[in-house]
Amino acid sequence: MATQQSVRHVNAMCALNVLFREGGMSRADLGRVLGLNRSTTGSIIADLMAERLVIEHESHSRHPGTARVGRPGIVIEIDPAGGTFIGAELGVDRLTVVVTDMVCRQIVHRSISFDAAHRSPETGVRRIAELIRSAMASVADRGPPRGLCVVIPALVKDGVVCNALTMGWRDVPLATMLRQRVMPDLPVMVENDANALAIGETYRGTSQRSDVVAFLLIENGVGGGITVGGRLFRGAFGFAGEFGQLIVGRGGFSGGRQKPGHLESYIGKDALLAIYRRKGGSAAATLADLLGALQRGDPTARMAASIWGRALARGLVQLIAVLNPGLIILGGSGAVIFRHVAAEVTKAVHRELLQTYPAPEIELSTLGPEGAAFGGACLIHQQMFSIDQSRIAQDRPALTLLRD
Amino acid sequence: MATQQSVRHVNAMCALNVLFREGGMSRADLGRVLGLNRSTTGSIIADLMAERLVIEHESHSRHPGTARVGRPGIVIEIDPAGGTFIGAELGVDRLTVVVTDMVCRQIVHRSISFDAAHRSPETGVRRIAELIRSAMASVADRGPPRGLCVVIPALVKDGVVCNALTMGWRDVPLATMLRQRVMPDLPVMVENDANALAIGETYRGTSQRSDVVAFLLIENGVGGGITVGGRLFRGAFGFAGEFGQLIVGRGGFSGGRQKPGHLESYIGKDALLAIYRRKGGSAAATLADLLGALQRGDPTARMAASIWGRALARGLVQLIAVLNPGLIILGGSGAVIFRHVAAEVTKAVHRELLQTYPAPEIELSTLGPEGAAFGGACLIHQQMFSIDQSRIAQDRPALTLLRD
DNA sequence: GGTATTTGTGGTCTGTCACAACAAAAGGGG
DNA sequence: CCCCTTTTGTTGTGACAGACCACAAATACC
Repeated sequence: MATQQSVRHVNAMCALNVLFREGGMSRADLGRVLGLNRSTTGSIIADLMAERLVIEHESHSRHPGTARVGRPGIVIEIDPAGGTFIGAELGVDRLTVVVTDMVCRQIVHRSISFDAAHRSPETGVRRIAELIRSAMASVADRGPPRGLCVVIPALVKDGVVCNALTMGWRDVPLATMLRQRVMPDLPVMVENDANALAIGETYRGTSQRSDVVAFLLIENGVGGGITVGGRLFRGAFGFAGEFGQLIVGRGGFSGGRQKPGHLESYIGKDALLAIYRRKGGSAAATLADLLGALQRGDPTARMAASIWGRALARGLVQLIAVLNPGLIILGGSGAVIFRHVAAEVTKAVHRELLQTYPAPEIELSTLGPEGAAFGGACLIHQQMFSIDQSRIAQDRPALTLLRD
Repeated sequence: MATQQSVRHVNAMCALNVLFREGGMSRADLGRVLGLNRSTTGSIIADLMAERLVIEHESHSRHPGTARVGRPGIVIEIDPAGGTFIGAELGVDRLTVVVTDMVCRQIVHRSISFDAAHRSPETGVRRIAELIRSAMASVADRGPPRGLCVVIPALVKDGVVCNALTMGWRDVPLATMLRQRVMPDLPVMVENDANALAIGETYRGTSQRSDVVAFLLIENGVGGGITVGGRLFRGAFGFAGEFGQLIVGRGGFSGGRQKPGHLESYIGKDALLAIYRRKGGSAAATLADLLGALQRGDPTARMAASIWGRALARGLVQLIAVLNPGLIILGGSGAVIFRHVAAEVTKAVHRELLQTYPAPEIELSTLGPEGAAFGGACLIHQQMFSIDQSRIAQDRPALTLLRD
């Protein structure tokens, strides 16, 4: 059910979002953007200031270019020191923690190596909790921590790691374990790494460019995430966007670890190097070696990249036919090859689609190696800055049951 | 921006939905379901009655089983004669019109043959407008028409038919043409046939069973629709769910009309019969012949169905990996074969997915040949019974642009 | 310095929901 | 049959939030 409080909640969240997107502005400007009265806007701002979410900008000097006649307004902005968001990645070979401030700028980044495959979940939780506590201590002056999101390369549901293939963990209640070890009342969530990266990308502005964005994460395994209107699309059970399972052929290159035919056994990092070796590349070649060879114009490397690109294109066509995204972002350490075959891949994708079908743009991710942890922090940020649907209409069961 | 009127709108729509789903009930019961006060509920009902959307049930006699102590309530229900919804299908070989009442029961169904491929769009519009007007006239006592949705097997965007491959129409502004010919102020929308069928299925209760449902339409071509929370998922450009474009191999069976490798050239009706012929079936065999042979246990027919099923399974795996639906509905005249290979298909799908990955249920559509037109009517109904997001927060651009 | 313009704030009005009170309409027990 | 209990629908009052108006304050422009 909706009440007057729902109205206030919606308008407060809209105000926060406008301030986050547009930066600081006066109450009057904000009111105009929101379509609300000046006095109402003032009341909303008073509430938000009480929650330490926004603050009056100290210096009244505004930019010279924006000089206007009349009494100048007091610039209101998101309080950068109003709190912090913590993202942590429990990766296959390292632990990473990123802390962002209220406007989602990264203010701390720590990373240590950690061999998850040969360690117990308990050890992992202990080590990452230590890292989180130390990072939090170093930014205590930036306001209270507002939430923690732990990101892991695994199928995740309701805070429980169902199946982390790459590290052999199953049914680990990560959220509960971390809640106890970090801070009693801190909201904790657990998320799949590709999903977190997808959200991290939306905070780079991708969702401004297209309503539906697909993110493809290429490491040894291949995962993915889908955002719709800047929010994660999770599917019926929370596992949408598992692009590694797309079928692109009958075999693959990555030995026995992955299912034959699956996209990840064609374009994962292992697979890429296997292609290179099969075409005559050195048996000890690394990804860096292959990249170097590509830059030199080495024909063997080019051929390997071409084969990789063809498989990628086949996978992309599948997800395009289903989702019709406006933008596809490629991320993960295996994605760099795309730079060398972008034209071929784009062409192959167009060839397979119907003539009038709108093909998406395909781009490389701009997030660094700490992108997943950053995306985790963004997820908490998004939650805090979003309209809580349960405060508007608790049950929204899509009506639509036909009676006889 | 949200105002008090937004609150009323949300609560009024919630009330309508509860009445639609649960049938009639007293104001007091409705208030309990909605979590609203009795007096508030009464006020909302008064508004809805003024709009002719709901009505007090005439007979005060309630069902004997539901007898309760205390003053009996007056049963409030959706007014069945409060208006009609019109769905029309402009198919390849026939025109169909379905009119439903306020609770989405089909009250009229008319169909005439029409060879769209050899007729101009103008003729098609004229003929279907006649059919619509005559159907409307026959149900004038059921209340005013509330909207019209025309459904067509084509890529549709903003009321314009971009590309109707099967009838050779391109860039036809169908909505505008119909608005002029049917009724001046009637809301008119145009929708893809598979999308309409998907919504028709949600009105059979599918969205109650799973939040994400994929609908696969199998005629000569193969299309599809996706519903999320009972509403259509359209993708960035409105063309999501074009499952016919999924790649499942390198060739196909359906001659040159469709792209090689695409799902529709493997499992479309033409393709199915081509498989049957190639395996030794009669050159003149129809779908009915093949079905008969299957029922007799004819091994040639079984083999053809098996091949068809394998291609279908490959396509389903693709969309499952992307969407993670909880339910897949197969519809269209080509879908009937599924009944004979259901077990094989399910098994093949499970084999290709990761072990812990939740596979969806796969079922046949229960909608008849007028299903698409019915779905069109449901779309209008859904629009009328839905919360209008623009009345809560006009701009919801997913916040999320990271400033530097 | 005076005027025009804009801002922030306080007061009042209106729409919506919550709550309390009450008459009306039923069942149940004596 | 009468009275008590329970439930319903309606009405009146208060709380909350946004709209509108008025006013002091602060600036630009002449």
